[in-house]
Amino acid sequence: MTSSSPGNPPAKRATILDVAAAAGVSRQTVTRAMNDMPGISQATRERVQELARELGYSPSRFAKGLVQGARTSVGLAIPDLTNPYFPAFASSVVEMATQRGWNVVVDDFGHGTSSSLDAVARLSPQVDAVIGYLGSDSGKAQAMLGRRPVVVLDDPAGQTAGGISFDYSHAARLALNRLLAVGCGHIAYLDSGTDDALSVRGSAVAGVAAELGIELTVLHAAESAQAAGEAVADLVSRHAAMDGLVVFNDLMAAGALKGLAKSGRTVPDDCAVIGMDGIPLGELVTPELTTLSLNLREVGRTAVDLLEGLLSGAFAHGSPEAQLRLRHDLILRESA
Amino acid sequence: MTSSSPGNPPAKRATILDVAAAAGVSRQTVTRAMNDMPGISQATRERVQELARELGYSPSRFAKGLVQGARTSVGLAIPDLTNPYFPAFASSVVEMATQRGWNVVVDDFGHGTSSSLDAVARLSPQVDAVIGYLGSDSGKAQAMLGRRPVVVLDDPAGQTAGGISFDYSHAARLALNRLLAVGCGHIAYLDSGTDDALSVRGSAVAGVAAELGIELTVLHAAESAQAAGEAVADLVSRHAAMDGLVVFNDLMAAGALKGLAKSGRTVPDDCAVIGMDGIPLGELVTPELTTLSLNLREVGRTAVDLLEGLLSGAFAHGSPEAQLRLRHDLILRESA
DNA sequence: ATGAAAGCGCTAACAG
DNA sequence: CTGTTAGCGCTTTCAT
Repeated sequence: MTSSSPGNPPAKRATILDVAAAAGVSRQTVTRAMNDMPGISQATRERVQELARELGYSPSRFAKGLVQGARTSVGLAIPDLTNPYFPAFASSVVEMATQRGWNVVVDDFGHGTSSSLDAVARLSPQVDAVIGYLGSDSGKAQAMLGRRPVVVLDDPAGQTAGGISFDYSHAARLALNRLLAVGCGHIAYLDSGTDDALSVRGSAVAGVAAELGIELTVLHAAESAQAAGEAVADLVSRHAAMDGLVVFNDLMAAGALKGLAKSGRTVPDDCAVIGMDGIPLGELVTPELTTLSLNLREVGRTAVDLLEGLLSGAFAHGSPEAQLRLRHDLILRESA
Repeated sequence: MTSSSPGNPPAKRATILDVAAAAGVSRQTVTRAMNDMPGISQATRERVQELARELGYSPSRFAKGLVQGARTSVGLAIPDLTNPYFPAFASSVVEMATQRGWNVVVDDFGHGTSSSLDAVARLSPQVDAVIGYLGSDSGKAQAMLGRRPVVVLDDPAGQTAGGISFDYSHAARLALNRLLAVGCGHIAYLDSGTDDALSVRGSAVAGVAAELGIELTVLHAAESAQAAGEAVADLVSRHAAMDGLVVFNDLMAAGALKGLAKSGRTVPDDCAVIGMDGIPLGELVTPELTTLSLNLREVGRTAVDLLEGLLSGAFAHGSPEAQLRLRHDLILRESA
């Protein structure tokens, strides 16, 4: 252990006054010593710092924040850190925020029964703004935060200060055209969710399919690789002709690849597969995943830039220029 | 957008006094209204809340923290959120912390040039404790935090309030014995890092190999799937007899699988592969990865439990009972 | 080079 | 039911 005494009880924290008393100086002198400010002799400075260390003194962030004005602290609300998509995004947000001297409070609301609103409620007293995948509760989240901006991702209708959404129709067009180009005649789409309601992505795929005259088979699975694999294996057993598959996200696509392999199908020869996200995982599976890729570092950067504009007043809250729309690229690898 | 006016300048935040003035009441009444405290008429409460919303008032977390005593806030220092190991761990820490009403400030020091100490320096003014993969700088990190506990992971020599380390000799024994059991005669270990210095894991593997009379080939690669794949492809071209491989972590093992496949080797028949970590990725690659698995949810839970004990005074800082050691299990899948 | 006073925004403890 | 007083721990003036 370090210099401090072992087994210290959770005793009341030392304050600046304790240090001042111990050193026989005023608290301003302590402030000057601790913050390396001018107007103090070297000897006093060192003596005070030494005492501070011995007493285990560390300045209260609350008192400091109160008097100095806050370093901005942003809440990051994430549905599920175990889906590699989200850490990839979070990583970028954290990096960009750190560059600006902001700090990031993360809340993962995927566990247990909590919702995105619970996450925002937990975050609200701690932060100056929130960035997050909030789903359709984003309006309520903004209400909770008041004037503090919320940047919501992937909620096209978001009633928030800022939003980043994705052009899924464009993505769907890319994917379906690719499958058509490689000769698929029986295309299916694996959506997330267990019921029959289509996700936003699902509707886009269905819409474009109709537009292109494709008769689309839609199936559903929970948002996990395993569930996706099972759903696909099941589909294949009932619908042998299927030779093209678009999947809700890359994690589920990875599961679909497994399901296909276990059903004895070869990808892409028997069935082509296209995922969505562009996460690094896609390059590690076999065959490597063709996918609708988002540059996740860019998404993170965009979100932080947008928030910065909102915070500084450069963008008006809720204005059109604070509603961004990003597009996927089709990355051709082996699976389609 | 919500009710608040658009295009609001970054004007000074409203304080409780602004609300009190607007409502023609004392600030105490505002406090009671905002915090749903008793002793206030329903009418006043609603009027004040409405006014607060209109003014965009949200209480200062600093003032609140100063007077009420902090909700505890823990810093999580992570080397690289893009290695799936860390989000898996972080996810668990965030979940456990949330259960306790703590909040988690994340710092990823993998980007750019910053070190774990930079991360701790950034976190230090924000948090009451730190959990993190700090490497061998953990002692300095603890010094930086003073009396506030640091729980360090994977630094066996950690001079911190608490520590969780891993029994790599046990892990190495499991892996090497397995390779021996499946008949491997030429075993290699792929370590992380570009120079010749062995990692902690590497030394354990080398030590156990010597113990078992195995002549171990050691190679190095940067901590990424791609670098691992290249290193393995290179090794195979020079050392055709290699038929068993232990890899520093699962991410690199996934890359190794790719490298082997590209070199025309079949896993496990031509070469068996064992990874380390037990991350979900291992089940998605082909062949599925046999690995030395850590239950990452348990690691996270253990870290938070330990921190809680340290914070409450149940464990003395730096005491032996605050130094935990966890073991890996060998999970047999397809690659070995 | 050092100290004294004032006050950041809030809530606890008492009034009334 | 509502208001007043005090003070959380720190940094900013402004003295000395």
